[in-house]
Amino acid sequence: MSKKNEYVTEITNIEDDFAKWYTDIVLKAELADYSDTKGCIVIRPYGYKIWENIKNCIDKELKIIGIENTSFPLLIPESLLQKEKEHVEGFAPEVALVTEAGGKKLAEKLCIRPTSETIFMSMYSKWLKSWRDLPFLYNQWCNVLRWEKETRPFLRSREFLWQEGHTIHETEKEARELTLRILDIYAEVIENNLAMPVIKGKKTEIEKFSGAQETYTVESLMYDGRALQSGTSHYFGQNFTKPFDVKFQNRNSEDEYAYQTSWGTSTRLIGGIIMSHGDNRGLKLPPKIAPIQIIIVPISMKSDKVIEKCQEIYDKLSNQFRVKIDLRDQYSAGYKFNDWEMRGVPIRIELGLRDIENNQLTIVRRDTFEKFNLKMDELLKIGDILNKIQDNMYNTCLEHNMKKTSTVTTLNEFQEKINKNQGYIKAMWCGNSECENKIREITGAKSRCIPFDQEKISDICVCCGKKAKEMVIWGRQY
RNA sequence: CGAGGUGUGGCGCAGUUGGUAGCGCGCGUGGUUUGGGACCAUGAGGCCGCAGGUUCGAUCCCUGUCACCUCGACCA
Repeated sequence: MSKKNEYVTEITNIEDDFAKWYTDIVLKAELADYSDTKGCIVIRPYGYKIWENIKNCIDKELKIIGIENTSFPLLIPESLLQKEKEHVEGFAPEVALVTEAGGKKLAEKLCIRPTSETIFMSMYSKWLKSWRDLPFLYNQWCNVLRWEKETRPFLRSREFLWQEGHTIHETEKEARELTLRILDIYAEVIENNLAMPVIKGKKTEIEKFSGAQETYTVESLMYDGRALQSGTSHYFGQNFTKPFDVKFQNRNSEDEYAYQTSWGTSTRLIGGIIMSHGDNRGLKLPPKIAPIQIIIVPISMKSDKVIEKCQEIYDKLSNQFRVKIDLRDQYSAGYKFNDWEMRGVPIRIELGLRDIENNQLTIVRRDTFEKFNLKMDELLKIGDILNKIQDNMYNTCLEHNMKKTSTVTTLNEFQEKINKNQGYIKAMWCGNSECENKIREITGAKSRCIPFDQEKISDICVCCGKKAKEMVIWGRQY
């Protein structure tokens, strides 16, 4: 028995080597695999279903506020990308260019989109005439390419899937409101569906998106204490609409440049789920986005009675839940228990002759490993259990985040906490970029955001000691 | 791109002081099993990351290169 426990999991221990643990899960749970193209992963069906579920949650919310989906080209003429100065400078190092096609050199090189602000603005300038046309509220679900040097599945790959929304508005006020409305949607979806607590806030000058006036972010904290930027929403003002000539005749019959926003979330969220919830048994998926919410494991594949009963339960559950019966006959029940736990399925139903005799099911929760019986006629209570798991996962994560959050007033304290992987560091800041850079140099931590929920920790900047402007959350990041 | 590490069946590893390879897991087949990773029998699968060089002969030595991992710098 004790011998078996030694290889109860083939996954690296989460405390020993978090990075290895992470890739073990990605590969063994069959979420993704490395491809022949460096930095580009294959998202396997199980992983892709998670993405589809996330996508559905976000897409539904976007549609409620009137966002429409569209599809823009993968290739962007180089000249277009260069129209906004800060934007080019930010993205140039990681843009891939198509220089040749059909056996001939191209007259103008084509960029493979790293993001699509430029081509959206170019089209918007064509389509926009009057204030009556506004707003344009478009989004696309697509892939983008950024030539990263270091890559990790889901967290940083060269090609990744995301949604990018691009809107233009008649007034600054309306655009600013939309920027924040989107941030709220991201926060709600990530908290309610992915069970990951987030901190909403604004990026500092240094951290904001190339070309934006303001960048807002939802930050989440991973199990190992590193932060993950889980979604961003940008307000551009007229930074792009001027160079791209996106103008309209306003209500006073004057020419005016439109006010722009853009915002995105990516498959990086899958990495976030893994690193927020996973444990030594493997992946742990929040019920709301789990591809399989309930796995039915028949005990004794030889008994027709058992198989029939499993099928009966499946039929009762499958119109309300995502259910699967594991009918593989080459594996023992014990193997299947471990296998589905590793794959993160929230609820397991075990069903054997013993259960049939007692007219009951055996239920096991992935989050707590709690094992209990449910009478056959209470079957639909399983919905409540899924909800409990969802809530428990969120609360567990929130508790962990609080444990991993420190408040500091000196750089020494700051550095000490960072060295211990202490997650979020709250500290006062004077608002000066020099201090921000200095903090990064000394501690290795970057500013995550200036949170909307401010706390006054002290009167002075943690770095320079001058008057503090606001509280900033700092941390190491993915 | 800086520092370090690793490349040998699908995975994890041995190994050959230079004579073209072995183990465990997994996989196929047949059978017995199935309430926490079952067992027996039998079988398939590798130009030893790639390219040069040295050598009668290279998986092993030399040079280069590529990929992957970790830590930094950069980004979603």
